[in-house]
Amino acid sequence: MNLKELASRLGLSPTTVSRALNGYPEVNEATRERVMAAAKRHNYHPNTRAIRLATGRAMAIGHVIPVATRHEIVNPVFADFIAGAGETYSRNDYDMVLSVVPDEQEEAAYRGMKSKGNVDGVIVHAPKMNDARIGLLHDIGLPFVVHGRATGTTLPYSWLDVNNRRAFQRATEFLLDLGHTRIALVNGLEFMDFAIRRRTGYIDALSTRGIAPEPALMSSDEMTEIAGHRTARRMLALSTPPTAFLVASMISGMGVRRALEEQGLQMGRDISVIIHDDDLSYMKNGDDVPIFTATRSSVRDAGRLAAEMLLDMIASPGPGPQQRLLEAELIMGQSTGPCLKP
Amino acid sequence: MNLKELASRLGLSPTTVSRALNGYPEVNEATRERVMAAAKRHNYHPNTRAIRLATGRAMAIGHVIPVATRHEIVNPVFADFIAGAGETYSRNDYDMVLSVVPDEQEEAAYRGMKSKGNVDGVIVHAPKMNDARIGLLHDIGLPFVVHGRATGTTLPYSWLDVNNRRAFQRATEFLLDLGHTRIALVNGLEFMDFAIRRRTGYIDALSTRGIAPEPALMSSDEMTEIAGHRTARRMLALSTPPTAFLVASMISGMGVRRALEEQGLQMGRDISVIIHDDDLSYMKNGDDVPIFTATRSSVRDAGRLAAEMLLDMIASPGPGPQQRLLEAELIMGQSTGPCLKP
DNA sequence: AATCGCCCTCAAACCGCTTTGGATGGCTCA
DNA sequence: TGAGCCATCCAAAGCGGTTTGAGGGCGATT
Repeated sequence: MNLKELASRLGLSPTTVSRALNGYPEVNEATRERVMAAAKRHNYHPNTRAIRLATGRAMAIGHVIPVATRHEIVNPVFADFIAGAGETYSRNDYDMVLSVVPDEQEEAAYRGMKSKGNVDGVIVHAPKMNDARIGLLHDIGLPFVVHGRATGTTLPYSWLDVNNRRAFQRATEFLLDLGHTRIALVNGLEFMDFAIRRRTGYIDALSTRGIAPEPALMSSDEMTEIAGHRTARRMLALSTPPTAFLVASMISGMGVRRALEEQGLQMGRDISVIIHDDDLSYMKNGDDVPIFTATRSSVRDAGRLAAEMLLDMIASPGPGPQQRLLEAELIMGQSTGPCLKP
Repeated sequence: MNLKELASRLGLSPTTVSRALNGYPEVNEATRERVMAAAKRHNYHPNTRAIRLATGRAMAIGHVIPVATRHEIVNPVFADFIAGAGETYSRNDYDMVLSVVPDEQEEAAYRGMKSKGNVDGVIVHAPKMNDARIGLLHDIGLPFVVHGRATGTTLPYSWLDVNNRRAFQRATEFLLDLGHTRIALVNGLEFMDFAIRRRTGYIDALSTRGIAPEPALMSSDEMTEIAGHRTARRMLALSTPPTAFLVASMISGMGVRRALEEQGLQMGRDISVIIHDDDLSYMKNGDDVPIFTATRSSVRDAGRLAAEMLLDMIASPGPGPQQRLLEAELIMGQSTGPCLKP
């Protein structure tokens, strides 16, 4: 069942039927209802391929996922971000197209999307310092929103980010207020922009209280259970080990906890831990009472909002770049307590 | 730069240029090279939207992700499956379109994909018993491959699955061989087909050795850290607690481990644990030495293979449904040891 | 009664590609 | 020499919608 056939059954022209269905004003209200009814009765859905060609719009948003042989950075939070963004797309009749490419082909993937015209815009994930993708997308003229920010980029661009610096600053202050001074930072990889900002927040808080950051207490690694465990284990073996840990993710945090338990240390009593909680649906930080004290910000909400921002930009390309900074909340769990050591 | 313009620059007709680029035989080899060179020089990429309309093929595969308000089942393994499938699609110039919909709209989503024609086929995730989606897709005539199987379905259909029954049977036998008789099963939700099969394997192994399965040692819940912890904690409180745990996933396993450590039990020495390891890239079971003894099967490979199967079916729709059963390997970690209790 | 204007509808062009069904010309072969 | 045959290329008709520009019908105005 296509437009032409539906039109002929109704004794109308395709033009009128098309207009009736798309809510154009120049069609009689009675006619419109007749058309609508017939469309429903015959289960007519316009062919997406034809609409796309005719309108020149892809009605789809692209997400490029570079799959590295070495690091696997996006994965854990990625699923939830996608779920959030996907909800927005569905509500707006957009498709979400994922492109999984080897990371050295990432640039080609963006160029391809532009020239093949299968998306109207893209979301950029996991920005690094001086991220080359921003300049690239700017040049080829593909609308985009960055999830995060890219320090060092001078071009204006649209982004949605969590205030990572502030979150880690507050968390550090909270630990300082509990009397901790030897606070370890178990950070993500520091070529990732968010990791740099978190580190800055941590250092700022320490400096304000006149505490010099200690390199032995600062680490940067992948945010996996294994790496978290390895790092915490190493730091606990120091001659004067930390009394508190500030950890980049729920998953790293589980590794840290394992290392603590191996040493017979109980979180919240013997040692304090604060993690960053992306509020992942499959990795909840406790049921009612949070396990970890945490800086929390839902990455799923971020997905929803970033997608809305992008669709908005596509719908009305007028105004310049949009930006939005979300604040993480500091939630109290059972993993923090006053410092016992003098 | 489009086909017509490229053709006119070359002094050829669009027909010839199209044929030259698509490798048809009725064009002079010299002409073809000239066309190819010009295409590259002008950075010509055919417009996807036009190709799709003209050929009637979407060159895209759909994945419907139902987002439930209650359970969040697919998420953890989903990201890796998608990454695997995505690699296959990229290699074959297919797009992957994800559709995130409230689970009560799942049927509508499949129907929409068919009638809107934006995909050539779909992958069905997380089949349940008597899964209604199989009949539905069969009826509307959209090619599909199921990741897993659906017990109770009589229609023939294509699937790719891990031999879950056998994996859990072997794991149970392994524990029995170590002298364990009180083996706990920490299963996934048992309306999921794979969970039923795992349970069957577990029970079969016990029965063969003349051991009656004990309801108090069998649980079924979401595969989260929280749920794993809760279940293990409950079972450890039994008057005669289990000496071994068979756990449905890496994440549940981490919850189980937490419960064990709370009781001061050390895995591999005081108590044995076997998990199922989907070989998730962000949740590795140890670096070189596996932490957990595990039944392992890469869900990423499964994604790759399922996608290949589907593309193959679309390319040559002749033969009937394809099926493929992968075997999980039993890998030795540090979490199992001989039973100490009499 | 003629004119104007408004409401509604339609024919046809267009989006950019594929594909069918010729057309052209040179070459072989009887 | 002329028929037949390839090899090569092209014009035009789709694919299934949207959109432009024009026109018919009819009540209101003069």
